[in-house]
Formats: sequence, structure tokens, C-alpha cells
Amino acid sequence: MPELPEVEVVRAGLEPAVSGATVRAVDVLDERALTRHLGTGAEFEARLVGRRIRSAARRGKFLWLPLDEHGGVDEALVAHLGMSGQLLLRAPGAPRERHERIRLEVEHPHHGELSVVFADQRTFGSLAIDALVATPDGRPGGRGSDRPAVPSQVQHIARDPLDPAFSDAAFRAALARKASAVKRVLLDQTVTSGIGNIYADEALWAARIHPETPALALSSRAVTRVLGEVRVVLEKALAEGGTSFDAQYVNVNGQAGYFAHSLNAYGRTGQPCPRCGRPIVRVGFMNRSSHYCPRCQRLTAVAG
DNA sequence: GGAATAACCTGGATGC
DNA sequence: TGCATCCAGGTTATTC
Repeated sequence: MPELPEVEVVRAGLEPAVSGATVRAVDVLDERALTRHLGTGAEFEARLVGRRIRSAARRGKFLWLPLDEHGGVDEALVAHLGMSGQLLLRAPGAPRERHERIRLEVEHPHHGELSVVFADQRTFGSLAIDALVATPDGRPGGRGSDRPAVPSQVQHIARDPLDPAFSDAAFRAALARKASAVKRVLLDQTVTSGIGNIYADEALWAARIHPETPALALSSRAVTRVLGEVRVVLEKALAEGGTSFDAQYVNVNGQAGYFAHSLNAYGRTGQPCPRCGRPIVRVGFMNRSSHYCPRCQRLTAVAG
């Protein structure tokens, strides 16, 4: 599933191909891929054709391509991959992808013509054209952006733990006032972004913290450990190209990542914990699953 | 206002 | 073999 590392791999793949490119044509095949766009497919197409893409930026799981100003309006093409979305680079005229929803034909001054394909099996992902608004802290909007702006629909999303402008103090303060389970807080994109079910389970396993521990019950050292392990697991996954299951996530060239081989808890129900050998258990949590080691991650072991 | 839950969606796995 | 059901999970609207 596309979480921060997967989205960052896509962003990094898109950046050299689309920065400076001009959109020549847009084909919306399925308007369900525009659920975050305020307008019709035809309007989306008309508004995008002729625009020049400046760069590729990301905050958490949101990706956006800032566009040259048009009529005094500063805006971007925003993408969210949802659970199964893919952004693929293809040669012009390439055959339709399975579950292809939208295709952009772009022309780059150095690389020539290229197709940018948005494919999405489960249609939880979407594209949208959205206005850019100033960041409250005046810092760059996210990775790949040197401008202090984010799309309006990304305003409420917190910075991610790999963002140089991420505030450890604000994260600590948020945990200290929430009685919810720490895993729920890690998944709350308004507290910290980019973490999904896989990396929440992995970071909590590494930090030896039970996913249902109340956030405010964590000691200062435990919070430090969680945040440190979140960063370690995200950076390691990024280095390995992300986590792929059943080809649900691929980079812009359609290639899978390798991090699934490095998972210690997620998806390993019944298999021995790599640390103590006790079988990993799976429990229902927030309409999904939590995987943890019942020996290493005890509900009472929150101090230190 | 904060927290918890349901709904959205499709395809693969599983059970009968 | 074919059909029905379950499961995966990010975001948001709704409910408590």
C-alpha cells in the first residue's frame, strides 16, 4: 500500500521526467479518479492542457505537481494514490494499462513526449487541480518543493517525520494530550503524515510498544523511541524502494519494491518474532489489522 | 470538540 | 466449477 516511502519513490521518479514539461493532452477515462477535484472531467482536461509543470513535491502520502501561474492563479495538480493508485511513465501511444483512469500526454524540452498514466484498481486514489496556499510556518511545503506553499487540500496534513521542518516538540505534545491508542495517533495524518498500517506496525514492533497503549501513557523515552523507529523504518523502506504486495505498489516504471522482505511484524501472523521467537499475533483494529509480538510488546510495558 | 465508526471500492483468497 | 463471502486499508463524513 502506498505510504510515505512508496509515494516518495514515485515522486522521485516523476520529478526528472515532468519538471519543465508542458501538458499537451489529457484523457479522463473514469471520473471516479477525480473525487477530490471540484469540477467535471471535461473541465479538468481543459484546465490542464497547455500548462507547464514546474516540479514534483510531496507531503506525507500526498503528491503534487506545481503548475505555472495561469491568470494570476497559483495551483497544482494533486495526486493521492489511495490504496492501489499508480503513476506510471509510458511511451506516447502505449497500450492502456489495466485499471487506467487518467492519462496525460506531456512534452519535455529535453526528453520529448511522454505519457503519464494514473491507474487505480480500487479507485480510492484521485487527481485534482487545486490552489496553492501559503504554509503557516513559512517553510517549504514538502519534499521536492522549495516554495512555502501546499495545495489547499493538503493544508490539514501534518509534516512527515522525514521533513526537516517536522516539529518533534509538536508531535510529543500531541501524544501527551491524546488518550487514544498510540497506533491510532500514528495513523492520524493531522498529527504526523506518511505513516500507514504497515509502517505503524513495524515502528511499534521495533520500539517494543503495544499498538493499543494510550498515547498519553507513553514516557518521554518511549516517545523518543517511537519517533526514532518511525524514521528508521521509513528511511529503510525508502532505500529498498518501498513495500509491494501483489504488485499493488510499483514505481513509475512499474517495478516493485523490496521492503516486504524486511518486515518484522506486519503480515507475519503466526510466524516467529525475529527478536524472541514468540508467534506474531494479528488483531482487529480500526477496521483493519494490527500485527505485534505479545511478548516484546506488552500493554503494560510503556515506561522507559 | 474529540474520539470512534461506517462507507467508499475491487480483486484475490477462501469456503461451501 | 461456480457462487457467495471475507479481507485488504487511506480518507472523510457521520455518529456518539
